[in-house]
Amino acid sequence: MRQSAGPKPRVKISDVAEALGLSKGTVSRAMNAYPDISESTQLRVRRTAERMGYRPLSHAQAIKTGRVRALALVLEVSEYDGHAPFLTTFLSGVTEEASDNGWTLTVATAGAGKDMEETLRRLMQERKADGFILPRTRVNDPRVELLRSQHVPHILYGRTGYGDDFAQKGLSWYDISGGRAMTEAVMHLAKLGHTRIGFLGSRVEYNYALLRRDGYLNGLKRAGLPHDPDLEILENLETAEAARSAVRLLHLPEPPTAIVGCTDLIALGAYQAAEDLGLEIGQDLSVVGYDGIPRGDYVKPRLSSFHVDSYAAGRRLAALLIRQIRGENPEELRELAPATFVQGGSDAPPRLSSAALAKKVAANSNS
Amino acid sequence: MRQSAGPKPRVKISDVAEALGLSKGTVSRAMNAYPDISESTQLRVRRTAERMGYRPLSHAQAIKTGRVRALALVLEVSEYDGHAPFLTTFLSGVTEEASDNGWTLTVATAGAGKDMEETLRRLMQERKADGFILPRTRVNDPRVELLRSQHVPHILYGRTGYGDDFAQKGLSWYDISGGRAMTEAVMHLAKLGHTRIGFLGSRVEYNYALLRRDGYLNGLKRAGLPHDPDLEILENLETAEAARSAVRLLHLPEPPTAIVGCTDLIALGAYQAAEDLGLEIGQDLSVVGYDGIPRGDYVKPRLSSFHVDSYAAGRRLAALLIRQIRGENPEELRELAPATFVQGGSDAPPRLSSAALAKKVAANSNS
DNA sequence: ACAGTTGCCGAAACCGGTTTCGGAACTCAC
DNA sequence: GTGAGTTCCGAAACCGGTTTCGGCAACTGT
Repeated sequence: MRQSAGPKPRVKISDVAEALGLSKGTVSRAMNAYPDISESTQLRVRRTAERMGYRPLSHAQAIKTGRVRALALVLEVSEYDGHAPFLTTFLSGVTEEASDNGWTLTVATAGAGKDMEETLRRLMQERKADGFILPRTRVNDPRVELLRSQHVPHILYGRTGYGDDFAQKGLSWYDISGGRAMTEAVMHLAKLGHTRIGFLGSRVEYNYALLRRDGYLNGLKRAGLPHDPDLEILENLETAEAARSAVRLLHLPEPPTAIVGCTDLIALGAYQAAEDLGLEIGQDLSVVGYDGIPRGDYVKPRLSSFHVDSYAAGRRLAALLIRQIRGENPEELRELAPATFVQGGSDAPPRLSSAALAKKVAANSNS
Repeated sequence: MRQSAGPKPRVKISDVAEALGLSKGTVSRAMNAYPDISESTQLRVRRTAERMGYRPLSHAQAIKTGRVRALALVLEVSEYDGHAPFLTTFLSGVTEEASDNGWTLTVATAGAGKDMEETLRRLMQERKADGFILPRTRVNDPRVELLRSQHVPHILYGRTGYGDDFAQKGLSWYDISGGRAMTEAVMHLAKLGHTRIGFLGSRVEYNYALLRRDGYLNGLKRAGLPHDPDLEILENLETAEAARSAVRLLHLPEPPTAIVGCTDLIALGAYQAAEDLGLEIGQDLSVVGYDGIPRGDYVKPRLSSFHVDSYAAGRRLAALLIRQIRGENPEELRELAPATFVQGGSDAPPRLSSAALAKKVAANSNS
């Protein structure tokens, strides 16, 4: 029987009102803690609502309040998505924080550019969410312009406008200081005895790439090392490309004995280069990465890297965004968290001098 | 000025009605293709609605229709989540298909057990979605019971009730035939000359684990090989555990010269075992996996594996679920897709006989 | 020419909540 | 005992859509 009976009948606000002998308006105000409802009534209402299993329909509330109690996350999908490994934990963070506040998360995906704009527009127009989380911020981010122009609350995972304070005006963000991590990486390697420390950066289109490069420069300065432009190659995207860049660095007359990678994927490019050139990671060449991706734990030796707490990032982003939606000043909703260094086996005192390394590279390349 | 101005004023249905000199009821029926509105009027309404940028508020519609035009995906988060690598592409599939139909996706995460039940309940009660996608089905899946008892539409990514047709009654699902893949794997290895083919299964709590094990048995039968219970070890969870299992298999008096892994992570356990025992993958030991995870491409030799099209899976699941919500018979909304074998370097004719392999293992173990 | 259909649309109720407004009952001071 | 406040709640409007119902005009058949 009851083939297409559909879901069970819900208990609605009028049911609660009737059960209590109150008007539904009163019940509503009691549930929302209006001051003109007595303490005792509020308690009474909440208790029976709880007992009857009443939960307001968020979309029924939304029609009047304009709030759907939902956050939106629009993921940019590209062929190679370096964020994939963290996605689950990141989502956990966001959804758990949202859930704790009685909110939910709607997720969408979009390619870059026009597609992204359309997707955002659609979600905004249908008001599927009260605010947006924007990951992977660019130096010049059209998503921010769009949301800002429509006055829709939003928060960035990462900063934008690269150092331009004006660009950050009125913006909320949560970021992990990749710059500081890069500085620490350089100082750490310098302390181990390295004097020629290379840097493999990633696409400067992304804001983090520039901040981390600044961090590298800052590290050199604090370690008292000169900045040799030959030792840095930016604009890397993924491992294979980074591998070619690393080969170029190692073919220099005075090659680096240590390489700092802007991301783990890039750092693993150095692994590949080392293998191609017959070098031993952690001995002939030290490498430090950033992100803490799982694959870094499965290479030999383990990649020393700065780990990012994606779960915490998700939680904080959701929490800050909700506060913004509730009316707090966006500019005061900013947080900068550190990444934590996790020692692997890829960094050590240099076994060879730069000159000796150059010879080894040359020898292995001829064969 | 305009500090907390909020989003721009939306164009609502009454605006469209007014612009056309029609009543809003008529506009609504025209937008929803009611037959009692003339073709010409329908066109006129749609065009001006389009021109004015009118898009109905899904939650305003929901209040009357009960449909929010949203799908829900509740991810089960465990310490080790094997699905993580595919999540982005899977999400792309789901959201793109949903988006093409004017739907959206709300995502939640939950641990197993009580937490999962609570999360599902909450989403159902608040009616945040019209239907649910359930990934990672178990043989005995409490989520299915829950949703079924509440008569909420849902579709499984994978099957449940392991072979029990009754358990599948009234259920929609999309699955990829891991069983068939395992059969093919065994037959492929047998054709290469292997006669001792081991199987590393995963937790039989999950439905796919049993189906794949059936596929393994079926492969043996079709290849005319005897089933030796010693050659299979089930209940593996992740790589380290699978590695120990593989070591056990290789220490048998007549060890397998080839191992089929129920998942790539498990197959990679065989890699680890081979390394520990001084064996060469693809020479001393052939390995075939299933999933097509990225890490399989970064080991040497590349892991031969059956690749799963997560994007397509996401799309189909969303499409089927939407059809179910629209009233189609759940039992007719089922699809079984094949995985495609991608040749790596981990499978080859056996270099050693089982006996010779046993000797090599023994020799290397003593050292 | 007239009754019976049919095609097409307006009016109004409705969905499940929120919010405004006003008034009854109760205090308190004088 | 009366007027001015308070406290607390009910009544009703409202949010932006959907759906039911009924009626007008045009068409049909005889």
